[in-house]
Amino acid sequence: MSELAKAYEPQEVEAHWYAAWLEGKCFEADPSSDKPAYSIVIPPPNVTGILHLGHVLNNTLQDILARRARQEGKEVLWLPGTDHAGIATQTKVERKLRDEEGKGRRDLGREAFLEKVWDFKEHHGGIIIKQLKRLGCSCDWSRERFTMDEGYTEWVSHVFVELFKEGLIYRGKRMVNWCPVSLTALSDEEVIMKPQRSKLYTMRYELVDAPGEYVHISTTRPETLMGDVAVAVNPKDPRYAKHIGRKVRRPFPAAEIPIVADEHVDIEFGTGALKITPAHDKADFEIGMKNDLEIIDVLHPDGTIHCPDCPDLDGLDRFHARKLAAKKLEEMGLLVEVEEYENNVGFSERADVPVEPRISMQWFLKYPCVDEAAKAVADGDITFRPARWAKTYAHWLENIQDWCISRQLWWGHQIPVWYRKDKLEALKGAESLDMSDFEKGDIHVGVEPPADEDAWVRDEDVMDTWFSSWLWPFATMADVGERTDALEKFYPTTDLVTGPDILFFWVARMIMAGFRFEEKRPFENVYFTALIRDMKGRKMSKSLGNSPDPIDLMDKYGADGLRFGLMRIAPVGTDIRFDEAQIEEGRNFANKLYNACRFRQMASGDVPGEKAQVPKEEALRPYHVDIMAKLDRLAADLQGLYADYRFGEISQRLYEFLWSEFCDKFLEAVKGDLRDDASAEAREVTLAVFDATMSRFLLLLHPYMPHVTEELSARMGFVGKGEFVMARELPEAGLLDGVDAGAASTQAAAIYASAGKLRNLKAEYNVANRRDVRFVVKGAPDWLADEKGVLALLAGAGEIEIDPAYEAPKGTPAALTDVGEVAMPLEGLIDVEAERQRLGKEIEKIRGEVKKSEGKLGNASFVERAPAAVVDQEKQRLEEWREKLGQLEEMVDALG
RNA sequence: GCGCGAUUAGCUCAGUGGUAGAGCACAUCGUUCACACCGAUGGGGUCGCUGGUUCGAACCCAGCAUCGCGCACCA
Repeated sequence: MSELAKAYEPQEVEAHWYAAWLEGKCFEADPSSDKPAYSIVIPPPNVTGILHLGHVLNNTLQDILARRARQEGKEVLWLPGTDHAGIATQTKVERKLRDEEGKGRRDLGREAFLEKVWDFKEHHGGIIIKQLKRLGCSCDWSRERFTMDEGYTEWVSHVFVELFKEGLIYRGKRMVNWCPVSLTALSDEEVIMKPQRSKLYTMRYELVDAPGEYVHISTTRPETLMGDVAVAVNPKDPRYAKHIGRKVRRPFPAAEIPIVADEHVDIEFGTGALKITPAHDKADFEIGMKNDLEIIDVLHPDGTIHCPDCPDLDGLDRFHARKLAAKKLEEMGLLVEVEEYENNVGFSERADVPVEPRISMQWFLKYPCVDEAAKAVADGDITFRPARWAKTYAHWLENIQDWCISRQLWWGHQIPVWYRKDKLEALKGAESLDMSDFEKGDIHVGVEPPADEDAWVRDEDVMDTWFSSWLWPFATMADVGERTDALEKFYPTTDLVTGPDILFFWVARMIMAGFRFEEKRPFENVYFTALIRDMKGRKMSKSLGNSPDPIDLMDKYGADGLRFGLMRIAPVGTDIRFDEAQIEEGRNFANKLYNACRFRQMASGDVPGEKAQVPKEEALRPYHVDIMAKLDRLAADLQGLYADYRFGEISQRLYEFLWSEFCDKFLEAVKGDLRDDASAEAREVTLAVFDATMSRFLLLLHPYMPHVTEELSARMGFVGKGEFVMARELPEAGLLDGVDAGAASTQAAAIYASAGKLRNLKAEYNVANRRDVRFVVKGAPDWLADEKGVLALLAGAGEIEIDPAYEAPKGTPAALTDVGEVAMPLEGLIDVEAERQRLGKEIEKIRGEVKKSEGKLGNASFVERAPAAVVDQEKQRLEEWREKLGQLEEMVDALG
């Protein structure tokens, strides 16, 4: 610690140490190590994404776990990487292409477009990784993976083929969620229900056999009525019993459609009659199947109307068509009523537009190992924290639906399926191929293309991004069929840190894949992070602009400050309300730490070196023993807190130790030992205690604030040149093992508490800033004689006098402290009346306590039924209050 | 509709049966002092509401309210 800036400047220090750690290969995991393994796989961020606060929270937690595990003597692998993020990335590149070249992806063709995406990935792919490094993440970058690496891609194909052979993957025409903007199918998980203000239209269809008679039908989607093939009523509905089997007129295009009966129809809702549009509603589709109804698709994939028979609607956007269809109905006298109505509409997660239920040919997966996956969490083989997520998980698994894994995109893992060209031509497209064609040998499913590849055409679709992510814990460690050392050593992984929002998308699926392909759970513990909200409780989002850029925060407060600040506000299990002031606290904490070390350095002038030993017990003063005892307790408590993943509490304890205990109490108490006029011996002992305590505290703090702890450890000489604090293991022994700290700690506590009382007394008499105040102590314990200098220092007094026979002048202010009754004789400042009032207030307060306590002990039920220890404690408490009361009353008498 | 959380000082949060806490913010005072990214002192809470259990409830139970989340859904 040579040149001493007054304030800690994190920027350069952080960059320096990160580079040094990389240089020293501190993050690299050694699979051949004898140490027990600890591993985490990173939730791979979107390769072209940029860091947001959620990432910061998530990765700070992982870094803390990884660094702590290293300190605990584990061989740590924190495996990093990125995700190709199919829709998100493709959408970005398409937008760029449109903006810059005015072209769509089809104008370029598949190959040229994919080249563009790879190009984009090369340019933007490194950003988030750089940002994670800035944060201090101790990932093993030599093992960084990308979900579209060659080996990883092989895994995805291999898994597809395996599951296909097992009969779990099938191709079929089903009703899927269709995104009209991204032009692809989506899984159920990618659809978000949102309440919408819409209109409920009630219209009437005329009965064919009874002109002038109508059936009233309610709908929110009049634009699909061209696809109506029936009207359904509940068979139990007496109003419509006579209608079943008759026909009504569909207004446009004109057609006669039957009235069918179906239990699904809710008698209570609307008019009790439901229009059936099998092509555009899941429930309608099922009713259509049951009643063998025609399917009329009246929408193009992009959400525009496809209905050549209605030229005025054909080609219109679905929302415009809705209004126009209603208008047409009105003109035809068929619109009965329009009401305001709130309903839930499914939105595409990515494109944020209403999804369209649509029938199309897709690939589906019947999930493997569902029971095993459910059991693993139910039995505690995999632990969820907070535990309540286990219920959500179980519920999802119980109601699990087949997973639509095909996406009509280009960026991703192409489905490893080939169709015979001639067959395809005969059928005019793959849409008509079904599973029976596989039996006939017209479909090839394999990791490798068929031998006579030219005679085949590959399926154009790619797989859902999550179909690669679910293999992440093992596919990152070994290629298909390989048994690498890393896989043997580090799989199953230890902890997974992720957000509860991807419980279904990712966590649940990884568990199933882990059991299916590695026969083992993929991880032991899942820690679900909180969701970060803004001060108003709103979710952080780009569109709201309420999401601070973590890089800006690191520029302002340092990576350590950001990490620590965020950890301090991270509660267990609930959302975080983000407040920048908290991050500022993190920076202030780093500065406080820095200045504590700077003080030691200025006071001593020398470099302590790492051999700093705890001095012999005889040489220690109460403050020395006390601070080391507190450090030992902190170290022990942290162990339990880490075991329970109480990250917020750990940061609180670290903060409190350094600030309140070390700086405010210990350092202030021993300042006298470091002054020029202090004895060499006192100075030496105090410096040794400082070093022993601080060097170990830095070790404990390191996982939370890796950079500043590394910097200070080096500057103070706590680690040798070329060594790293991050590579150092936590010592098993405490600083004070074998020393009974009880008496010393009690004395120190008495001094600290008494000093507070005396400062308080000074403040009450407006002499807080006078340093020449004299205090006289009556009834002092013997040991006080040795420590009165410290008491004077802490209380800001000129002198502390011990005088058992002291008779204070009448009206002298005095306080009752843990070291006896202390008077503050101050000529000219004594106001007898004010002092009497002050003491009177205190007496009132204590009388209240006595009364309360007496009442409690007078309660027979309490004495009989409460545990003896509690009753004894209460008796003792009452005793103490009474004693204090007596002393205070004497003090009032002494006022005269 | 079903389920899950949350509700404690102005703010962010601890506190799971035995005297209501911390940090910030606020007020007053203070820089020859390691740190004003600081120090000292102080004010501030019927622990969302109503019942119940208990000698004793912020804590356990029931109901309600408000906010948030998840699942399902009636067009």
